[in-house]
Amino acid sequence: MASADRRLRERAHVQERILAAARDLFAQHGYEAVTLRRIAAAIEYTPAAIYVHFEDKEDLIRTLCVRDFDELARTFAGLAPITDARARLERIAEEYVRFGLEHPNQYRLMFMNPACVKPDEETLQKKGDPMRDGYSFVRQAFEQAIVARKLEPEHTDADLLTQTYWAGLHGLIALEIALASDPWVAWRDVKARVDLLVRSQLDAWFLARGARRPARSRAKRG
Amino acid sequence: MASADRRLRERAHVQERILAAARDLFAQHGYEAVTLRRIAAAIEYTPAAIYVHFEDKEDLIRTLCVRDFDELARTFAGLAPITDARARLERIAEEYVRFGLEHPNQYRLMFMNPACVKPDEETLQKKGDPMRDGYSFVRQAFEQAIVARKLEPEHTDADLLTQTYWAGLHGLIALEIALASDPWVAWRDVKARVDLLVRSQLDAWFLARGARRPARSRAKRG
DNA sequence: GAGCTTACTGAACAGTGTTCATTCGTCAAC
DNA sequence: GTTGACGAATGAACACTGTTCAGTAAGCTC
Repeated sequence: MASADRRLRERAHVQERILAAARDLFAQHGYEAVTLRRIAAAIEYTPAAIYVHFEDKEDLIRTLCVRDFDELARTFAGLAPITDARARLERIAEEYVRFGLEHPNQYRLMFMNPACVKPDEETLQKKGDPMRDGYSFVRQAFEQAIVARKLEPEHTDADLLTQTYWAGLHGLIALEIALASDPWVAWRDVKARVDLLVRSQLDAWFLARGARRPARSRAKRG
Repeated sequence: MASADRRLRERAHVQERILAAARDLFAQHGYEAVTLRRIAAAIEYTPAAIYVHFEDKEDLIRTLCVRDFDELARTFAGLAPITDARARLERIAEEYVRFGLEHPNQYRLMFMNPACVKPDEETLQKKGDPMRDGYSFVRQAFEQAIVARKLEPEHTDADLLTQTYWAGLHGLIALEIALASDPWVAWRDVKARVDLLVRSQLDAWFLARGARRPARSRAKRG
């Protein structure tokens, strides 16, 4: 029984090595370009060995994606102490964009691929919990702003706001990932684009605080 | 020499049949899922025959993409008669979203794929001409709004505005294509999302015309 | 007719994800 | 200590992919 534990540990260890190699190669060359034989070679195994631990190639990204979603949710959860809804939403944007640009290939699999993740039981339990589900965290910020009457009165649907806010950020990242190197467009700095986008949306939704027109501050906390 | 013409016509005809079959299958099942053997079978040829007319599989989408970009540019060009910049930008959004949702697989190849198109000589000539280059058309609308002093004075960069406007729309479409069927999110109606996004951005950028706060009209031309 | 060009074929190539019978080492029970 | 079962890993295959290439056959020019 002690040995059974060890076996389990060893099995988990091999799985981790496979996942680590896969993550590394996927991040470097993209999912399609990476071959199972290459992953196997990286950890000095035979391709067939991977099938002892995973269902198929897609199972690898599925597992990796679940972890990435968790990481993103944890990053957001770290912003929970920010009490002001608008400030929190600004930081959410910042972190989300950072995540996307730092891990373009993971981002691709998470959000630019249809049905990357079919959630299992464990994952499903996280849904709706702001501290473990990124979408919920953003939604909660809008919800809070709504009940605190900080938004223009016509904005009452937290989901609609969340999805629209998300769409803008996603578009920015997705275009950057897919077309940043496209010489057709004279791309402006990503930071400038994020800044304009976030300010535009939040300015349009949040009540102008005092000023007839909100005095768009240039300053921004790092 | 008359026969040479006919041969050229016949060659073009075969190319068109290949492209038509490819477009059909790509649109139906997606690029990756469609096999050259399947395209060949659809027009009752051998796979190798395709290589007589096209360099490789990618050449097929490249050709199709160029045409799609042209179609999109023509669609935009049809909006040129709309003199009011803001109204034109609203219609641009509408047409762009329609295009993306009606042809998700083409959209995918055009905008969610890195370096789908390496423009040839002929394509490069269109760049910068609003009537033949979609990006330029949008940019021109913002440029016009700027010189007509219809925007808040801090917005002076037509490219930055174009790219941010585009990002929002792209994000909407891309999320819809990739995750519409994802049960994780309680998706709101696409129309509602587009409407909110477009109004938010344009309201934030355009000067409020008279009213202290713009009276966001619910009505919208179909 | 001879010679040339051209579209097209059939068969192969290397490489992909995946499967499966077989091997091998470890462990539990007798 | 031997036996039997189990599970991890292998090597060889499978069907399939995009792609190549020698060969064929038809149509053109001379």
